[in-house]
Amino acid sequence: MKKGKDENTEEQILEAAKNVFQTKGMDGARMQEIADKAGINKAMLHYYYRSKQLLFEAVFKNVFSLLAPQLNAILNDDSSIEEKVKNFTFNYISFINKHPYLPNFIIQELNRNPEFILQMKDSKGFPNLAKFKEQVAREVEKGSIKPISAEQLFINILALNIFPFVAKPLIMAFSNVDSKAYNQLMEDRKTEVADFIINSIKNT
Amino acid sequence: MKKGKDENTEEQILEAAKNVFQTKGMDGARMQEIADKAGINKAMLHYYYRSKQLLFEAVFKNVFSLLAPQLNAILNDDSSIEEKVKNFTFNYISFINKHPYLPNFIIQELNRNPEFILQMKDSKGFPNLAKFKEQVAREVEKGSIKPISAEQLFINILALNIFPFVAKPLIMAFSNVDSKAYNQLMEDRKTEVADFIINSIKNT
DNA sequence: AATTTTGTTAACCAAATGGTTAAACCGTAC
DNA sequence: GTACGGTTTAACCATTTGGTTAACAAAATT
Repeated sequence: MKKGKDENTEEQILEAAKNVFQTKGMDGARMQEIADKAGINKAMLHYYYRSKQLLFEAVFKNVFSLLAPQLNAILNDDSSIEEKVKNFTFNYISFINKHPYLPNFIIQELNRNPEFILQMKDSKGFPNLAKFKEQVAREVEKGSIKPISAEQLFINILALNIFPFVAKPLIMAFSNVDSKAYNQLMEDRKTEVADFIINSIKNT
Repeated sequence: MKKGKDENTEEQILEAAKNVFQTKGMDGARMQEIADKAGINKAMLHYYYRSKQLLFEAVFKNVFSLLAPQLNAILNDDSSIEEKVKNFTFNYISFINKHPYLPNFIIQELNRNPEFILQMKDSKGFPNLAKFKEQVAREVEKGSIKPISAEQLFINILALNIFPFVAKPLIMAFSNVDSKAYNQLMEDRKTEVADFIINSIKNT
């Protein structure tokens, strides 16, 4: 058996599929384009993944598994909330630079088919608020941060970090900046967003 | 001429198209489905709008024209920044309840085709930061708010208000809440978000 | 009333698309 | 070397899809 080549083909398909699905979405993606990008015959896609739907699901799970650890960094780490906010905010931009299409892809496809995330909720490592909730309650009681629900704080952290990338075309148009200036804005946010959040919740 | 029916048909097509395009996106939308929803023959779509692309552009402009005034409320109104933040945050939820698919539609389609917004930038009423920039600079100098660039503040306001709706499936999964609890979270944000922002920027 | 213009439909068309199949290929074991 | 297994391809297929056409209906124009 040419085992080496086997796995290679399957991997090449997944890479090409990630590329195409993330930029075009499920509906906009074409099996032929994926095959071309992978440098193989279209029939191979079906040989390894059966159908477009199953190939898409393989891609989605793979991509989602990149995002989950990022979120767990803020939910399940042991550092203080202030530290978490600083670290997450700082790291997230580098992460996005490596995977620029990821957040929009996840959001777009989950809105197209919201039931899809249910399949993933069971899997180990799926982000979960339980521990974070306790921590927020503790720090609120201790008085180191102002009263806020863990849910709202988590939403705010995600919003301030993720939204600017998802809405890049809008922001560029409204702010009337070019790609370079936009990148500078994002670079500035590495520290500004954390300050913005901490300013808001820290007790003085 | 059956004028009444004319305009009615054209209007019915646009309504049906808004419905289908907003929920399915350009790639996922089907001309036949739009025709069915409008209760007319598929050929009429082409009679009135020539092609799928042109019908889509008509829809996009129409939808975008709903969003623009919302943003101008925060950019070009004469009230103080604090008032603007409170008003915008409070009003935006009601707006979204009326147009639940709007933010995701705009973001999704602009990411699919970022050049598309250029066509719209010229049109009158397109949101513009100029006035808001002056106001922020003035209030910073006056000392009523902490130093922050107008761009970053604007991004933060948009992010905190829009993101929770765009990422609804994600938030529901992570927070492990049902639709009812999610709606309650959003309802709470009507005031919480404004407080969060003002807490962060207000000088004490 | 006759004619022209506009609105509407059913039937049709060509291209694209996801998917299938049968044969060829090729490394390995016998 | 040849038979066997998984791998790969070219050709093919059925369906979907955006778009067109020709004929018809209803107003508007004369």
